[in-house]
Amino acid sequence: MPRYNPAVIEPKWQNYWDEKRTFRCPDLPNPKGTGKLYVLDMFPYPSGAGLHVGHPEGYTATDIYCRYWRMRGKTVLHPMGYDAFGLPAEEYAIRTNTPPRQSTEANIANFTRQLKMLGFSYDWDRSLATTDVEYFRWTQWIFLILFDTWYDAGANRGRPISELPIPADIASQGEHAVDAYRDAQRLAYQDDALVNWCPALGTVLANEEVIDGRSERGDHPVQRIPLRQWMLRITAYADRLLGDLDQLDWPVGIKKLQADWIGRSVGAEVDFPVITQDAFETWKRNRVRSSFPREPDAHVLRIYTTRPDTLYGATYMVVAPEHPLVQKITTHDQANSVEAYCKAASFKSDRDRTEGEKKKTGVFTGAYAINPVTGRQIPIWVADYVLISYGTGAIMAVPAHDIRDYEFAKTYGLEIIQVVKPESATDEELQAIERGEVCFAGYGLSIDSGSLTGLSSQDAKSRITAELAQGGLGREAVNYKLRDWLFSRQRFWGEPFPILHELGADGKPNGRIRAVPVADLPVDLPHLEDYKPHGRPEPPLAKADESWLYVSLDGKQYRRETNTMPQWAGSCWYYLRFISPGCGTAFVDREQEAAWMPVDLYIGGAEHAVLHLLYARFWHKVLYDRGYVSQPEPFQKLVNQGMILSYAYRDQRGALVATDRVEEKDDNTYLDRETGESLERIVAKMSKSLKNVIDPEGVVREYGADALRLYEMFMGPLEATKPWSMQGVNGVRNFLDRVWRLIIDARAEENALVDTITSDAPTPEQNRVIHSTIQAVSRDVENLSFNTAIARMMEFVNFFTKESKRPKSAMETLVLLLAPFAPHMSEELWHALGHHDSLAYHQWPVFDEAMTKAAEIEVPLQVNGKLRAKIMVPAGSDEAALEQAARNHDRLQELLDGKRIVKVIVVRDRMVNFVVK
RNA sequence: GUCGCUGUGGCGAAAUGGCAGACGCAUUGGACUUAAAAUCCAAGGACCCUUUAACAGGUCGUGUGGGUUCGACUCCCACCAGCGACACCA
Repeated sequence: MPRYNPAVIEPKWQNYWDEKRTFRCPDLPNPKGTGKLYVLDMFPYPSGAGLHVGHPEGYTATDIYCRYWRMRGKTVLHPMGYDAFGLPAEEYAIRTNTPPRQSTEANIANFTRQLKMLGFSYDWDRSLATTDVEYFRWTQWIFLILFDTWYDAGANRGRPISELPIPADIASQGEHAVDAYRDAQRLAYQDDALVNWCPALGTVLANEEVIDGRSERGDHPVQRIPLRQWMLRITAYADRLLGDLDQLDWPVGIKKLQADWIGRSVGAEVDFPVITQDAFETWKRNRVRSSFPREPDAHVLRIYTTRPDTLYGATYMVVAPEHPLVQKITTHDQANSVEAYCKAASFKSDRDRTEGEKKKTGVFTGAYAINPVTGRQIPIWVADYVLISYGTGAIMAVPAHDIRDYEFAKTYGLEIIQVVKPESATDEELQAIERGEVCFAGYGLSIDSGSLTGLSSQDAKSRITAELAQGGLGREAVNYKLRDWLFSRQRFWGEPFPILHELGADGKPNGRIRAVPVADLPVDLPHLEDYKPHGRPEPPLAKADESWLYVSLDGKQYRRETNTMPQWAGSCWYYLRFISPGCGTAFVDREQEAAWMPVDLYIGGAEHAVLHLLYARFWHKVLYDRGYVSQPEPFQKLVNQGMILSYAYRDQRGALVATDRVEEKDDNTYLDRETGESLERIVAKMSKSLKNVIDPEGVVREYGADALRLYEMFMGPLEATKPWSMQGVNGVRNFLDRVWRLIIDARAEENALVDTITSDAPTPEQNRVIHSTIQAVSRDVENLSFNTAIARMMEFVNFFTKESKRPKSAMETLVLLLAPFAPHMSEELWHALGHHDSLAYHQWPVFDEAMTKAAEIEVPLQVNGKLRAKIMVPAGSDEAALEQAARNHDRLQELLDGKRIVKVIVVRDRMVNFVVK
């Protein structure tokens, strides 16, 4: 086998690793090694389409990192599995008319085959799928932990529901009242909420899965209907999910996305009485005595604002159409138009509400509230630009200092009163604001605002908040954009909820629920002849056999919960199961969890920036609070690989032309074969219609897995978005061929070394190349800078190709350096160099810093910052010697002649610069 | 609209205050060959000037305009373009 033939050597070494269990990871890190390393890829959905080129990008990066650290003596946990529940798998099953489990298992087998083809060093014995019954047994178990936990806001942590203090008035109402009270406090609770119902998908969706009123998956319209749903109280953890971001080594962009998603704001809640002006003074006096009530009373409109300093400028109120007070306060005259408006709003999807120009609409209720600081009556409007789900569902409108309120006020001719003045602005700008022509939403100085007048906005905020609290009119309040997580789906292909609904004497659920006993887990999916969605909100599991659906327990009759969990459930904790995948007594072995967690490096796409990563952190914190895991955060370091794009071609009208119609000319221009039109080459996402999708399996067949791996790493920085180029693959394949020929005699029958390989010690120059390459490659791998690491190895090969004597030790060093990147070829060459074991655990080459340095260094000489000459000097020459050498240079003397030297800047081993006049 | 990322040869890119363009692709020239492929060696930002056409020299050059600095792809300010995310959260 004289020539490099990946089609032969790659399967050979894959079989070797498989049979020898080369990458099997021990239960606990080896105490004699240099420590543990847990490196995780975001596991894939096993879609029917198989791997695309984006998958091997992140997987190769982690694989290189793992192989490197194994050679550096770390015990490496590097698992792989499948996120196999959920809509994509189910849609695929429906499309191909196969039961979901069957198509899912076929897809998993195909993915496994393709992944093994790429030579990743996973411990395949730890592989799992979220659809494995033994896996989702523990997903259900964790759900029961959520169900069994309430959030103690005082202690700032989740605690067992049995420790929830029961107020005396509840306790006196009996057992049912106590149960209801507990159920309402659980982290997993049921709620009749307005939900995003998607008829086409036959399920409700989380807010995060709805984009512009359409489903993220499939782009179907979504309606808002009220439905009983399971919710997870993620909002209880909002503060910790935000605060703990600080300790994570994540890209700042992702941290910011999460912080914005959580959307913490600090402001004030303020009560506006809806009473006559005569009654106001009495009401206010009562409030001083009673102080701010926990819940607003019937004739009070409670609002949330982040700008309490603008309270004096509140000229009207707005409540959301769904606000409970709407009906109560609307006057007889306005009843018809208010009712019509609210009804229309309820039919509108979010998309309709936000679409287009977003012209604000609303209707006057006929009612008035009293501004508690000015005592003035102001009108109350209903408008759908106020959301029932945020804050109190009602606002005070300050049109002079809020853009939305300003637009609304302009549309309906409402009063605009300026109470904040910009600190620096031109007279013209000030006048425009005064006349109500411009809205000033920034901070400045308070004016015409009673005791606040003259204060900065910040000072005014704290002053008014304190005054409101004193008068019982308001209090400081914190709000989050984050909403509780809508956790149930009306689909077949998901984890069943381990929850039972108690049946009353009439055979119908009586509203009481209980958990399935842990000993009875898992609750497996029933067999259904027809699992397809039917467009009604009733889940398919309701069609299950009675033997599944009805349960008798402790002398009571129950009906199973028929919702299923969303796709995110399984991916919330898979990184824990990888630690002890076979553990039958717990979701993760306690000792092993403590030894391996946290995940040291987590690589995946940025599309999971908020959803998966936030959900997983939330579950992890609950498990942490309940003492089941040892770390408060699961993923210490996170890296997002960039998207791999493809070239696409655009004609003069801007239309995209399929790649098979494009002809490339010698002068780097592109023509449409059919029309002869010249085309512009652009970079775009791969798509079937453009015929520019790259199939990784085809690349492996043509160039080999090592070439694919190497190319994906050589394309550019891991985090960058970059276009695929087949010529680039050819380039790295060429490099691999050069490595092969550097060592193997191409003319021999068997693998024989070229005769230029000697047992001589390297020359000083060769040593410099060897040691500086070890240094650079090691550093680059640790920094995930794989493209430059490969460039350094190319330089090494270019250098030694020209050497007529190639020390065998140098060749061995190269093979070891290359091993993490191109493991199949490296194993083969290692073998040819006379070694009998895998190099996977061979010690990584060590460099000697002294050897990396050249004896003489070329130093640039500058005059006024412009390069004028170069000189050779001994490395490490001191500043005085450098300056003297520069002054002695002929050309420099010419240039400096007759000039006055103002300053000389000398940087050792770097440069000399003369500043002259 | 808001936020984020990116802008460097024909192309992918490197350099995070000190010789811009490492490494690779494509290109060109040479060697080898009857020839081609493969391979090996070499050239290479743009422009200009002088000459003995080899060596050497000069000007400009990292999206645009300004600034800081002896010195800026790199730091600061403003802007433009492309890509991505979010989008009435009071």
